Amino acid sequence: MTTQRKPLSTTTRRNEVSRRAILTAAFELVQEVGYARLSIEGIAARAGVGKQTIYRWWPSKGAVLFDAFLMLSERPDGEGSALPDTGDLEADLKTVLRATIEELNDPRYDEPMRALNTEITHDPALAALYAERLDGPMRELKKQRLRSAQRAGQLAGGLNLDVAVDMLWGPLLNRWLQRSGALTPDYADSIVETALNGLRPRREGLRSLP
Amino acid sequence: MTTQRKPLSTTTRRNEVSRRAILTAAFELVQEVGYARLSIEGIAARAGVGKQTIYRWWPSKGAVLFDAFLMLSERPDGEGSALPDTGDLEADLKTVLRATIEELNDPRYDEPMRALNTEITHDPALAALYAERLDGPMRELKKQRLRSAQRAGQLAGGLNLDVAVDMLWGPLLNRWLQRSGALTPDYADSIVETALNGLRPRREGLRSLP
Amino acid sequence: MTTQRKPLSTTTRRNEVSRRAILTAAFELVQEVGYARLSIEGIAARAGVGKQTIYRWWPSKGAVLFDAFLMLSERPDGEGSALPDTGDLEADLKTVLRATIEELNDPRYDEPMRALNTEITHDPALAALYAERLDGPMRELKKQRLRSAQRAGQLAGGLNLDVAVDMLWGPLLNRWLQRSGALTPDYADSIVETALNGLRPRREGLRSLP
Amino acid sequence: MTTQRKPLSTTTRRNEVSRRAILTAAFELVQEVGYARLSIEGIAARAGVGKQTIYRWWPSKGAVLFDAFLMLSERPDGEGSALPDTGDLEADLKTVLRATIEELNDPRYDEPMRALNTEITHDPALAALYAERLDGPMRELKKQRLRSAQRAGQLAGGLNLDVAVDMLWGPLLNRWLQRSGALTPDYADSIVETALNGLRPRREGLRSLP
DNA sequence: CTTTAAGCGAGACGGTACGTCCGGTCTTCGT
DNA sequence: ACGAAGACCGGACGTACCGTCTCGCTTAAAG
Repeated sequence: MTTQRKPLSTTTRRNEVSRRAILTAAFELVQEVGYARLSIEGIAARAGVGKQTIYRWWPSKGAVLFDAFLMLSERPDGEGSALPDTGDLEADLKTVLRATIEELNDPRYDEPMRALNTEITHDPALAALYAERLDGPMRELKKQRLRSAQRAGQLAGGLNLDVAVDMLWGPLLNRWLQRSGALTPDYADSIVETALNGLRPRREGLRSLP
Repeated sequence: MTTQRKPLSTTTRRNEVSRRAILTAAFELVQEVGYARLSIEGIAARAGVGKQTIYRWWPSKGAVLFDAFLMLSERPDGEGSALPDTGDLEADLKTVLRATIEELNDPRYDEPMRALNTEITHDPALAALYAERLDGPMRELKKQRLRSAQRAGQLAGGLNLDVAVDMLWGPLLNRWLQRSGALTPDYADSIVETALNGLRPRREGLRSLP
Repeated sequence: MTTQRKPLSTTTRRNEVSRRAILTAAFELVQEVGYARLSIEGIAARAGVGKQTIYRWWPSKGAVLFDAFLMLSERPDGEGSALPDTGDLEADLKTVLRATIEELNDPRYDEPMRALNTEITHDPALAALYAERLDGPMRELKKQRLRSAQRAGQLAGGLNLDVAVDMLWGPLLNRWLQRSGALTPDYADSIVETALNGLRPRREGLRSLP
Repeated sequence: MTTQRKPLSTTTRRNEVSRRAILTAAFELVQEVGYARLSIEGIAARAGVGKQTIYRWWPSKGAVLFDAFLMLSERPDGEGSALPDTGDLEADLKTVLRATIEELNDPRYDEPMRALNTEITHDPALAALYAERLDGPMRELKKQRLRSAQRAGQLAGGLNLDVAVDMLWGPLLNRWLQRSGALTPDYADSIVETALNGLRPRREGLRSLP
């Protein structure tokens, strides 16, 4: 896998054009034909590349897919733009979760992301890489926003932020993966509200106390 | 798929022995060799059955897997035993989530369940069946427990119970599928506590008000 | 290899159409593209057959080629027609050797026969089969003609007929395989004459003695 | 091919060490793994040489093999030592043919020679080169011995010596290539005797005539 | 005595074919 | 009539080599 590509030892004569062609082909193919019909041969053919060039640099179909996502996620120069922070945590979270839903519902990303999830679920090594390179950075942004809210006293002090992130995005992703219900903006709102307030009853009247 | 097996029209000359052998073989195979190496041929060979017998009765590998789970879930006579209801919602939920975690961590179920999830995520028809026959009944039990708590005033009145269930099990399943962290009993506890109380700070002192 | 095809055990459900298509395709292909470019994939494609069907029934490319020759050689119903026997041994042998030369020079047979020879030279098992099924019967016919001549007193009494056959056909085949010279009818004649008379001088005058 | 190596134009900066390493590797490899598994990559690897160095100087695998034989055959300083000439043609020929048989039966030469023959049979250009550089000189030696016998009246006057050589070595080589029988010293003797005397009966008694 | 250009080891590259596995379909036989 | 057995066409697997193509390095020649 192209994990340590940056240093690129002087003796590594890797063809960058082929690399990008392969990743692009993989991403496009999986979105066109679906995960089940995604084949290394197909990727090689579409990329105009020999199969060996894929096997030389990636250990599995999932690794190719992973790098394809990595390439996409690295598009922006400044890399990670922070999550919106208007001071209104609830509104900000709803914005972000609605955006997540939109992406999951986008036919351009739906199949590829399901494919990546499938590979991750069956390959711990890939999962570790995913945690480090893709999920990790994103999760850090989310935790930053939550930390900011915590400082503003909008979140419980002892809160485990990883659990908090799971509470917000877990339900969404699970509903998407298991197709256990429609992913609507309303659902995003419900998740945010319920997560913030908790399942227990809150004494609403007390909120306005001095 | 064996969806309408109950009526068993008189003309259905289906061999029940073969059926069970196939489902058992499928379940055992996937747990032994993993999802990627699970093949219809392998199932047929292990079940001592012709391939055609599988193709005759199931439309896909996922459908076989699904029926295998269905068979397992129907073992108990009384079918659906309700969730524990000691009156202490938090404790009951922790018990149940810890049990869920134990099952997901059980090597006998881990691979098969990942396989089923993979099939569901890539096959809407299977997902619908899953929602109806496997997830649905289980979700109903969960909601019953929550309704009971709601009646006891332990849950917010306007609560959408489906969202509540998602809030409790979603994070767990997502962490399991994406392998984004260890599934420990502590994690289950955290989820339950955070879900019940919400992410916002609670004025603890007020709880003791009349 | 299809060595014991005749009995065709009742459980062998071999597709005769595919078999003939494969053998025909192999023969035609080798004569069109040559031995070096002859591939199992090519044969399968031209025969409209899955590769596995070839690998199921033949252990090697050479074996397919061998069976292709076998099929061709079995065309005639009565199988083995004897060699011409006009009573004039020298004339008969020249006729037969000239025919052999014509066949070797025929572009339809040249490449295929070279290919078969190559396979035989590198595969003793195939060579044994060749000796038994193709070369053997032909050699028997040749020896029959020589035996007839021997009875007529036209050949030396203690002659080893296998050596005699080698003396007649060996030079020809060797010149053809090694391309060490043109295969002309005159060459056939020279071989026959020299083989019959020997390299030593004959006292011509003594021939007319009583 | 290294046909005109001797003049070695002043601009040819060819590495003689690599050249010998390649030829040696080729010869050893073919005798170890056989013709079918002989690959340019394998030769390059064993010779510790880049593939390009082979492709730069030889047009084909067969050409490398040919040069390997050429290198071996050039070992002796004086190049071509004549065939034995004791005056007894029959004995001399038996000696030489027995030596030929021994070489063909030698496992060190068997596979390589079969390989070379295979390349020759499928490549006319190589065959021409073979005729000129390897077979030619050897054949000339054989013909010299026969000419000497002819002068001594031991061979027929009008004899075509090329045919004579073919009559003696053709049967041998053909039996070897087609594996149609064991190559024993007795077989060599039979060939020599039969070739010299011819297949026809000889009036033995007349030999002692004045 | 530097330049400079070739030969060289190395090995990536686009390809072709290998021999195997499996997917789905179809056919034959035995129960 | 069903089911086991398995042949069949086809597609993909992961590997081995093909012949071409850079890359730096070494080395001999021409300036």
